[in-house]
Amino acid sequence: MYVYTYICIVKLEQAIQSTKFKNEVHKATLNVLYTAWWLKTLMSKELKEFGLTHEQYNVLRILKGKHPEQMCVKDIGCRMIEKNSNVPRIIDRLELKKLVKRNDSEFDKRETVITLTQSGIAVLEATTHKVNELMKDEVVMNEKDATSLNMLLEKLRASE
Amino acid sequence: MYVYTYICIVKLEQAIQSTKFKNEVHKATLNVLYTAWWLKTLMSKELKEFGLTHEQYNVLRILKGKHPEQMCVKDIGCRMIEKNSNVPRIIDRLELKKLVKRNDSEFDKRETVITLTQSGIAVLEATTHKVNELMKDEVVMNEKDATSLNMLLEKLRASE
DNA sequence: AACAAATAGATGTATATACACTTAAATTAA
DNA sequence: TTAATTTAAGTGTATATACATCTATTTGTT
Repeated sequence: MYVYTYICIVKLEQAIQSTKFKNEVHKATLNVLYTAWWLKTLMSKELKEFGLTHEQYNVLRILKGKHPEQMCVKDIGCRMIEKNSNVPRIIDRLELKKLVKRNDSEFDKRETVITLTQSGIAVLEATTHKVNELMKDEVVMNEKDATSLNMLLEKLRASE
Repeated sequence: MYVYTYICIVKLEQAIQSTKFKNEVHKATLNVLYTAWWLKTLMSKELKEFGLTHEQYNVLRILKGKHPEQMCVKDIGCRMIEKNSNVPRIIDRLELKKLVKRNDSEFDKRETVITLTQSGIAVLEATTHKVNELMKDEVVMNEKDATSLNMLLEKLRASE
């Protein structure tokens, strides 16, 4: 009996139906953009089950990092992956769903401080569990390769 | 006389002010998402000068790839980096700016075929020139590293 | 040929991004 | 201490994403 193992690496060429890259660096930039889209889409599929968007989930995770401490809107913004996210509006949706709570800051009256609710913690934990399972299945990568990838990405952004 | 060369690699930890990564693979996924945002933001700065968004530019480049052939909306969509892009609406804005032209397909009346206008070609060429210059300055990466990066990203998406 | 299913594009809605602007409060300078 | 500047959050607008639905064709099946 023979067992055939097909290891199908989907190349960027197939994904965006193009073969005209100026050079490997050009291809790499498109590859990063495409992979980011791929990751977001993958995660969103799981998040949708919990009525969360990718960005709402990101805010919840940031709040969890400091919980039970409160965080002001600005500090949440600084930790967002996409720096132009409009945090007050993402908070709006989370507050409507009773996953976070807004309070005026006593320390600085310009600030609004945000806390996770019990419900927010519960939803976040359940979601994180499912997302981690998904990632384990779909993102097939060993620690050594991941370390190389991290190094290369940080090298690419060297001019930052 | 001493010359100090500071090579500052901005780590993800600084960018999103977090050090709590489950493992290198987890960090790599966040790193891909952050780098994609970084690249988009960088490019958008240049594109804004030409009144184009990242996605509008992407559509123009795709059309250029086949020019002077026409392309239908669906074929443009297949080549987009972000597959959920709403191509008809991106075409709407490009059409308003007279950079592309819509025509009914003779071959299949359900299809709309799109062509670059002379103005579209001119704008695209000027933009591409500026964007390439910018990339050369900001994305500091040699071909060998870029090849490794491409390999790793495709490995990461292996389950696709 | 007639009808069912599939496909292409357009359109509607909720959410997000990108960015400018407003308001209130805090900080700094005169 | 008042006035100017800066900062935090919220709000407005255009564009985009994600996804569902609608309409007009085309294709496939009987």
